[in-house]
Amino acid sequence: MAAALPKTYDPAATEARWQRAWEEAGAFHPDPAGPGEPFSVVIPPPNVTGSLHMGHGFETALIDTIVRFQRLQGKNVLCLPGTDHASIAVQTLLEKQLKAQGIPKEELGRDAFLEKAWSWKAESGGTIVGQLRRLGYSVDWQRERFTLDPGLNQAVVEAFLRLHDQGLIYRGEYLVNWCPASGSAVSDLEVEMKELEGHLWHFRYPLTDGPATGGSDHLVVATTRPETMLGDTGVAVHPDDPRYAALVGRTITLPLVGRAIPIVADEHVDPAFGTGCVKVTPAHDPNDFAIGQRHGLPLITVMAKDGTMNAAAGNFAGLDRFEARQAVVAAMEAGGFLVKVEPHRHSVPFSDRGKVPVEPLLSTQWFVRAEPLAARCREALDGGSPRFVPERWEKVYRDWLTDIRDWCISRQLWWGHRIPAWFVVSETGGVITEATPYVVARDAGEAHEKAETAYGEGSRAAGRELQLEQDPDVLDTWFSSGLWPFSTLGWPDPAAADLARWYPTSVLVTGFDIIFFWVARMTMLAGAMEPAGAGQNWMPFADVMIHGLVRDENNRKMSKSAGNGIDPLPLIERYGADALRFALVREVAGAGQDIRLDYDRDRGSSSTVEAARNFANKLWNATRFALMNLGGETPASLGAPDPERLQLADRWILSRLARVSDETAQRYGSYALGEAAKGLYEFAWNEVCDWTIELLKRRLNPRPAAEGEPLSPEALADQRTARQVLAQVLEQLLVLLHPLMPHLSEELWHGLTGAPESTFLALNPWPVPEPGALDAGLEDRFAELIEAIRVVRNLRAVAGLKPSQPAPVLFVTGRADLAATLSEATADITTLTRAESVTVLDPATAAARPAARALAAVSGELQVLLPLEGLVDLDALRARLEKDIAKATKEIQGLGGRLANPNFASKAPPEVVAECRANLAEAETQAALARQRLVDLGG
RNA sequence: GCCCGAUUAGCUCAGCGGUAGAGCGCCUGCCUUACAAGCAGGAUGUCGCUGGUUCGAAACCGGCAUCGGGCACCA
Repeated sequence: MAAALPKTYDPAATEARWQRAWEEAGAFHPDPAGPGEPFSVVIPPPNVTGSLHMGHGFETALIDTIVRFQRLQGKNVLCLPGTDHASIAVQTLLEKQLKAQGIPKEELGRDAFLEKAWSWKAESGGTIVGQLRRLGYSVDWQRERFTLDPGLNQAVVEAFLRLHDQGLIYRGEYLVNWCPASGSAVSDLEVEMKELEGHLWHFRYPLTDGPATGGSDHLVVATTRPETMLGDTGVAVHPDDPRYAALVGRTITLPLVGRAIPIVADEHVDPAFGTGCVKVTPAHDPNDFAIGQRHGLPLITVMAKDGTMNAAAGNFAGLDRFEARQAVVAAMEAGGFLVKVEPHRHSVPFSDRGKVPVEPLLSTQWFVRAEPLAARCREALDGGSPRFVPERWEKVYRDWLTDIRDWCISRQLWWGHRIPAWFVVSETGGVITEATPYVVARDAGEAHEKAETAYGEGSRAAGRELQLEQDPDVLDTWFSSGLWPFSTLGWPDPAAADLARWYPTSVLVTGFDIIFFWVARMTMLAGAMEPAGAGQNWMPFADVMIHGLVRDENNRKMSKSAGNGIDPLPLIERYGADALRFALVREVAGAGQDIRLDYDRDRGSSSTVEAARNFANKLWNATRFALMNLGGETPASLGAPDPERLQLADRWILSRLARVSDETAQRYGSYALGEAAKGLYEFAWNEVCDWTIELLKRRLNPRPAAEGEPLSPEALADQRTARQVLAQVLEQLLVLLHPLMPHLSEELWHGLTGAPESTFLALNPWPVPEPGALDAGLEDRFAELIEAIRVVRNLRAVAGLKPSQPAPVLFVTGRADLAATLSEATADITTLTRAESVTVLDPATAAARPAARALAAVSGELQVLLPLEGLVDLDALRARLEKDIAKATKEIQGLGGRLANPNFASKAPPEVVAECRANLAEAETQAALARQRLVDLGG
């Protein structure tokens, strides 16, 4: 760093330079055999669906702050980056692109489609990695992973096999959430309920055998989905409902279809809702499916997988499901079966991705038996593992693991991990049906061996040649993401060094929106795989830090579909990555659910980030000041100051530094990152810049006693002490700030220390405070000095003195210790208040002097006087004293009231009572002194 | 329906049992050779409402209100 630094910090070049230097030096590429306690984080892999928004920037800032801190603590830190293939999201996106070009994906074919997907991945993945680099992420890029990498695919296959062998994966025909838009099954979690204004249609279903004795000849059922009536196979009533008791066991004749279907009694029916009769469509509704199971009702599917009606729908075949709804209603009305239509608000399941209503549809899929896996996780949680931060998210996680439903893991998509199951199609006439036997294997060769063993002989006996076909479907993306903490470390290779060294990981940092999708899936799969070996701790992370979601300027959740994502790059370009990181982390202190970033979309500006940029600039200038005042020396060449030579201000800032260093380490270590950032901001700006640097200026630039004379040995020694203190404080401050502002701190640290380019602050040890540096009593004394200086400055402002105009300052106090502090700091007071002279008197001596016409203020037991003959504005003076009196009076009232309460003295802790008494005495003294000043002035 | 949050200065948020805080914004004065992206000084709040616990409540407990989120859903 050159001596003549520019006045403002320009982050762009600096940040790029250090990112390159770190990476080229392999600074964040740890050796599993390296020293230090292991600390590891796998980053939540962003989807390769385009680019990152501010939410990712936020998460990155959090994770990087944590891992950089741990590195400074001397740990052997691995932070592993990567991206996720996001099966359904990417496929949807690509299909949309193809559709725009008028190419159906079937025409393109699976292989060509996958080729396109891979090139998309290269592009999007590249963009994302570029963005992460630009933030200064201290991850190990040499260990970057993608969920479809061969190694990770091997993990997926292995996991599938093991789960299948344990009976935890099964295949079968069930009602699943079918997304007609993507043409695939989706899991329960990918379904979002939306409240919609719909209708409740009441249909008359005639009894097949005419009216019961004295009863009606029909039942009335109500439905929100008329088109499904074509698949009705029953009508249900509550078993205790007297209105229909006589009808149970009889049948009705389904209008439009003509099928006779039974009336069954089922507890599920709420007799108070509607007519108390429910049409039962087991193939198109989960509740009806359950009723159907209980009563042995047949399943009739009337809809095809693209959401149109199928042949079973008779005349309605070929119609889209929503067209069919209109048509069925019209037909029912025409047939006199429509009783009435009511407006009805109800929840409709929508597909997260497809943005269309999902269709409960009967289909053959693969499932993971979730309960045994969840049980293991609940048990671990009972033992406190993992530990959630903030704690309350633990309940959310636990609730989901309780009453969990099986997980549908097959997707009718192309982009993803192919299901490692081979159907022995020769057993079922060359086609795959629900009944086709299959083998699960690591590859085609193993599949053939297994099939040969199981079916070879039988086949040949039947004169058939064994014929295998791999399941065309892929696995739910979250199945591979669920293995991420160990698949990335080399599992299932038992000899993987990274796995041995860094599994389980230390902390997972993620948003509350994917606790179920991801966190729970990882713990469940890890519990089944035991990646560290049987009997070893399998829980994939010790801690789970859950953060809030970044909202846009209108307080809405950012999402791709809403198009309201804030791109971090323009903000980084404008303010610097460090400023953005600092701003984001500083906002998170409360760990609330929302992170609001104030952002002016039109101007591309943010006052929050701007404030952080200003802070960066402040640090830049503080270091600039140091470089101009250290006489060409470095912290190392200067060495530690001689304790004998330390002045009050020196001992104060060194004590504060030691305290802040401890506090900050404690905060970083417990994920209180926002508090760490706020604490450092205040310490650096207020205590280091506003007070320490201002106080050191005089000593750093000593004036000779007379013009032209050399500096005294005393002045030179003091100058050295001042340099030592400044250098030490600044160097350590940069270390403390490094996790939050890595580039700036690295740059300034090199400037300050002159360290070679190949040495990094990023790999430096956390500062160990000088023993005995902490001194609480001294900090209190110094706080009084600061207050005294403030009072003087305020008085000068009230008097309307020009800042450059010197004026005499007189302190009067009866407290010997305070008088001593003020006397010791006379030179400092002179500098900071432009004092012409500083005099400290005790009240007796002061009383003996002729009453000066002076501006006066009273703070505690300290009177501050500015004798300003001829200049004094008496009104301003009186006003100031009145203000002091009012303040003291208010305090006397409050404290007096408390002390007057006998219960307070008897029940409150003695130290609180004592403090209260002392404060009261002080306030009374203050009020008395101020009144006396008024009298002295003839007021 | 069940479960979580949130409600503090104009704005964004800390504080979680001992006399209300920060940043931004606002007002006054300063280009004081580190920094005008700055310096010094200043103003600003019945801490959502309401009961209770306590010597003492912004903080702890109960109720209410408003906003937000999650889970489950009755056709």
